[in-house]
Amino acid sequence: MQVSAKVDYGMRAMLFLAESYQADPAGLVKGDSISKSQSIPVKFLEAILTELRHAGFVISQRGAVGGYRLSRNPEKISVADLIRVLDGPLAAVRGQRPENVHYEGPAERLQDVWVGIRVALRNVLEGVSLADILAGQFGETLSTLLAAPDAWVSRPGYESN
Amino acid sequence: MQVSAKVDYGMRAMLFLAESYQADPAGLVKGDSISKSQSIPVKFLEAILTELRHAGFVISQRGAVGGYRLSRNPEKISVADLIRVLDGPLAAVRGQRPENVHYEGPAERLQDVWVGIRVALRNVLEGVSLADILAGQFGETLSTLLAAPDAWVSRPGYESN
DNA sequence: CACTATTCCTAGTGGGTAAGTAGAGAATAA
DNA sequence: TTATTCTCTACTTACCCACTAGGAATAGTG
Repeated sequence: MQVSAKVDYGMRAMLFLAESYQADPAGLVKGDSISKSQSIPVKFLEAILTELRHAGFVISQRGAVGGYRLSRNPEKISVADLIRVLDGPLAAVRGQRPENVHYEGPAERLQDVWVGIRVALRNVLEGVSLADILAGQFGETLSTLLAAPDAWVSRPGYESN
Repeated sequence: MQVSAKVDYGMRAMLFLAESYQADPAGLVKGDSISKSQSIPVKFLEAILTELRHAGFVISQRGAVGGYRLSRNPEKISVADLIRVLDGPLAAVRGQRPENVHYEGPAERLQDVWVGIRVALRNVLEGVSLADILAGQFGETLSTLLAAPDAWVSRPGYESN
């Protein structure tokens, strides 16, 4: 259950573009400027933005006044969208989708657990847009989760490795 | 958001042991028998069971009548417990815990999203025990998630890579 | 005791992939 | 024409997952 560097960088780059979009939807932002302000390796960032462009979330322009911008309103781009583009399915078991795994004997219903975590992730990630993150205002699902008393505390005791 | 082979195998092995525990709590199960019935590579399984023993979830005995068994009732072992032992924290961002990452500028509140998915995962995985999976009877949290109309269907459209 | 069956420990190996790099090429505008 | 920026292909590096090998330790059996 790791968020990869690619997704982390991608999210931050998109948030940077989203902020610029809200100031001027047509304005272009240079890769170099994203890279510097968010401390992301330039060439790696370029690769990520190209993937996001292929997926239709980003528009780019080359040349002296070139740069990148969002293809649509930040409200219309969810975290789930971006993770799926950059990392594939939200939840997978040994490379397979949860509904495709099959277990024998006592493990038969284990599949339900994997399907459950997929739904749980969807509920959170499909409901949060770039605009939500910029504003720091989240919908009910995420707000409720963040209100958990120990949301910001790690579980103790198992770092004994 | 991948469930690793290690966790998948580990869960299945533990479910096998749990079933045996419910028949006879003191009965020992041989690694070979788990390996064969669940199609898990023997030596890999041994390594996994050793980790689980170090964490206190499994008890083993060597020798001719040796084998493995659970150290406690299957109701007292959650999926979250096992994932933490075998794979580390439920949610991590580039190897760091969600509460430890820090973002600048427009990405500042991105941290909330990662914390949110950690809570979401906890809510599901800490509430499901080995006994629950054997019985196929889950608590309210997971049951609600599984009742989602499209729980068993993958999201279309983004396999265009 | 010998013998067998099992887990335990140390130490690998191979392949894949994540993360990042390099550099030439193509578009754009002044 | 030239400077600037993105685009594409290829490459590298290093790590880690999944899995394997082989012997040592342990426990029961006759």
